[in-house]
Amino acid sequence: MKKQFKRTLITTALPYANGPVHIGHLAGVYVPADIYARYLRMKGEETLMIGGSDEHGVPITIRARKEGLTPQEIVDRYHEMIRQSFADFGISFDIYSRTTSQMHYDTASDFFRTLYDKGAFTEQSCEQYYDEEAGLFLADRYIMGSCPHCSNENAYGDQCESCGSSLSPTELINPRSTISGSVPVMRETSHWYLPLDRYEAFLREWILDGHREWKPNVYGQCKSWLDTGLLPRAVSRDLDWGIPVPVEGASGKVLYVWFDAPIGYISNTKELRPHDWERWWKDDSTRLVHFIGKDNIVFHCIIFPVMLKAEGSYILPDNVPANEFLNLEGEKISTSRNWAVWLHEYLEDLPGKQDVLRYVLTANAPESKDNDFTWKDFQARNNNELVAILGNFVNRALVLTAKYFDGRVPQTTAPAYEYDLRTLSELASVKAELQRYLDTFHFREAQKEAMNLARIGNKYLADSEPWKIPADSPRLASVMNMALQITAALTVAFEPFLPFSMQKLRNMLNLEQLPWSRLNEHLILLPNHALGSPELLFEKIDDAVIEAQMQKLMNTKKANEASESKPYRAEPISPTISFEDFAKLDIRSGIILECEKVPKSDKLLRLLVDDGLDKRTIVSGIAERYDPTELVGQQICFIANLAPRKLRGIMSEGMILCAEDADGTLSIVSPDIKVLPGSKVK
RNA sequence: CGCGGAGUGGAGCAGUGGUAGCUCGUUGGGCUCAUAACCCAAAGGUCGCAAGUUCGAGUCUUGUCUCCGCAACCA
Repeated sequence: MKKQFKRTLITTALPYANGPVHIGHLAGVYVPADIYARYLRMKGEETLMIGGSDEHGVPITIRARKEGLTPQEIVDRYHEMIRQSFADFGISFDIYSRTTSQMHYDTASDFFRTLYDKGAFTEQSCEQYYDEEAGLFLADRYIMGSCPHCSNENAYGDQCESCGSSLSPTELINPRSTISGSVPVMRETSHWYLPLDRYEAFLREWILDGHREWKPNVYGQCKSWLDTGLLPRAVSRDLDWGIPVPVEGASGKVLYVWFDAPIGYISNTKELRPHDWERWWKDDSTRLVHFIGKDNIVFHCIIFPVMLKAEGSYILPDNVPANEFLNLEGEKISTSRNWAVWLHEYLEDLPGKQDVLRYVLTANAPESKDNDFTWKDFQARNNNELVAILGNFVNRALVLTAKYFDGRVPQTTAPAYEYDLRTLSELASVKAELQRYLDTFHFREAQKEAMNLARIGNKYLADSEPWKIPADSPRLASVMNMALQITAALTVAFEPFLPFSMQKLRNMLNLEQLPWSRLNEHLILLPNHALGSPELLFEKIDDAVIEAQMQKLMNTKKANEASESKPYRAEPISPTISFEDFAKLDIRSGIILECEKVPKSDKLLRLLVDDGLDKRTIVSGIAERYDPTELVGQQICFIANLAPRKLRGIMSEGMILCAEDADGTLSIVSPDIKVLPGSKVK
C-alpha cells in the first residue's frame, strides 16, 4: 500500500564550505533536487527545498590556519561563493542557510541535549595526543612528525604527503604539535557515542523490509553496512571549532561535524518557517526526501535516521535518491588537483549558459553508475539537441507565425484532422511518461521524454508542410495553431529542467508560467493572442569555445604533472646521530625460506627468514613489486632488533631493507655474494 | 573468498521471463519554414563469459572475468 503524503520536504546535501562548488556537486545533488522541487511545485504540491553550507570540522580549521584567517572568515567566504553559484544556476532553494547560524547552534545543542537526557548516548574514554602548551587535544591533522616510512619530517598525523602513506598519529616519530610546536603527550579523553548497534533491528525492518524501492546503490550499501554489523559512533570531538557539547564539564568538546550537519536541515527549516516547522518534521503526512551523493549514504540512511529515531518525535526519510559520481574527461574530479569545472568559472567563460550545463548534466547524470563529463559531449548535446531539436522547433513555429499571421495566434478550425488528433494524444502520453519518470527520480529519462515533445513538433511541421499550404486556407491556421500549442506545452514540460530558457520562451509567447496540469492541453494559447518577438532560444557552440575549455584542462594537467614530477632531489639527510645510536641497530643478512601473500591485503608479503640462529616471520609491504615464488632463496638484509609489530594479524619480527626509487619502486637490498645467514651488516 | 555499484549495436543509456529499444553518431533519400537546422529510411548488438532453472532469459540461480568506488593496508 502506498502511503499518501500531503507535502514534501526536500533536503540537499550540505556542501562543505572550504572550497567552491563544481559540476560534480550540481550533477549529483542540486540539479536533480531542483528538478524535483520545481516539478512538485508546478503540480501545486506543498514543497520545501532546504539547503545550506556545512561549516564545521577540521579541514576548515586547517585551511584557516594555513591562510592566516579565522575559520569564520573562511566559511564566510565560501558560503557566499557557493550560495551565489547555486543562485546563478537557478537552484530554487526555499532557504540556503548555514551551520554557523545562531538558529543552528541552538537547534543542534538542543538535539544533543535531548538525546543526552534520554540516555541515548554511551560514554567511552580513549587516549589521544594533547598539547599541554596550547591546552587542547590534537586532531590527527594537527600533529606532525617524521614519517615512519619515508622519513619525511613533515608528515601529518593522518597522512604523509611525501610518500602518500596514511598514518595514525601514534606512528609518527618525534611528534610535535602544529599549534604550539611543543611535544604532545598522551592524555585520556572521553567522548559520547551513538550506539548504532542497538538500532540494527529497527534499521533492518525499516530499510531492508520497508524500503525495497530505494535505488540499488543505496539499498545495497545499507544492506552491506547492516550485514557487517554496526559499531557505536563518536558524536563529539576535542576541537575549538564547532558547536560546544551542551553538557556540564565538556568544555573543549564540540559536536562531531557529522552529528551537527544533518541537523542543519532541521535548523534551516526552522529559520525559514519559525512557526510551523514542526509540521514539516514531525507530521507523518510529510514526505522527507534526501538528495545526496553516494559518499553520504551511510550518514543519511543509517546515522541520521538513528538520531531522529532516538529523539523520537521526528519523521524518517521516505527516500534517499543518492547519485554516483561524475568524472571529468575520464578522471576523478579533484579539488586539490584543480581537476574540476568550477561553477563560477563556467559562468565567466560561458555566460548565460546555465541551462546548457543543467541539460548536459541531467542527460548524463550518474544515476546508476559513475559517468563522465566531456566537453565534446557538452558541445554535441548543445548543438544537436538543444539547438537543433528544441530551439529549432520553437524558432520554426514562431517565425512561421510571424510570417503568415503577423505574430498572432491563428484560429483553429474544426473538424480536426485525424493526424492532429493523433498528435494530441501523443502530448498526453508524453505527460504520463514524464510523470512516471519524475516520480521515481529518473531525471535522465524524464528529460529525454520532454525532448520528445519537441521532436513531435518538428515531425508535425515536416508532415504538415505549412509552407506549401495556401495562405488563405483554414488548414494553414490550424496547423500553425497546433505548432504553437506544442510550443506552449514545451514551456511546461521543460520548466523543471531549463528554467531560464523557459522564461525566455514564455516571453516570446507572451505567456505566463503555467501549472503542470496544463501540459497536455491544446488550448493554452487563445486565438488572436499576440506573441512577443522571436529570438533564438539556444546558440550553437563553436569548436573554438570547446577547445579553449579543453586547453584549460590540459594546462591544469600540465601544471599538476610539473609539480608532481619536479626534478628529482633526494630527501634531505636526517640529523647526525652518534655512533652509539647506530650501534643500537642490529642489521643482519638472512635468507628467505618461505614466502606468501598475506590474504586480504594488496601489498603485504609474509616471509619466513633464516637469521642464522632461528627462523623468524617478517611481514613486508612489497607484494606489488615481488612475486612470492621468486623470493624464496633470496638473500636479504633486515633489522633484527626492531620491536615486533602486528600487521594484518601477523606478528612481524623485523624489517626488510629496501631502496625506494623516486616513483615508489622498491628494490630489496641484498649482499652481492653469498654470505652466511645472520651475518652482521655494518 | 572485506563491501557496494556497473558490464546491452561506434558513444551514452532504457529495458526485472514472452518477437532486443531510445538518443547521439554513420550511410542513403526527402524537404527547404527553420540556427546547413528538420523529416524518412537503412546499416550496426550471439545483451562480459560459462553452466543451470524454464515451453521460453538481457531479465531468475550458480560460477567466472573486467571496470569504478569504499574499506583495509605498506616495520
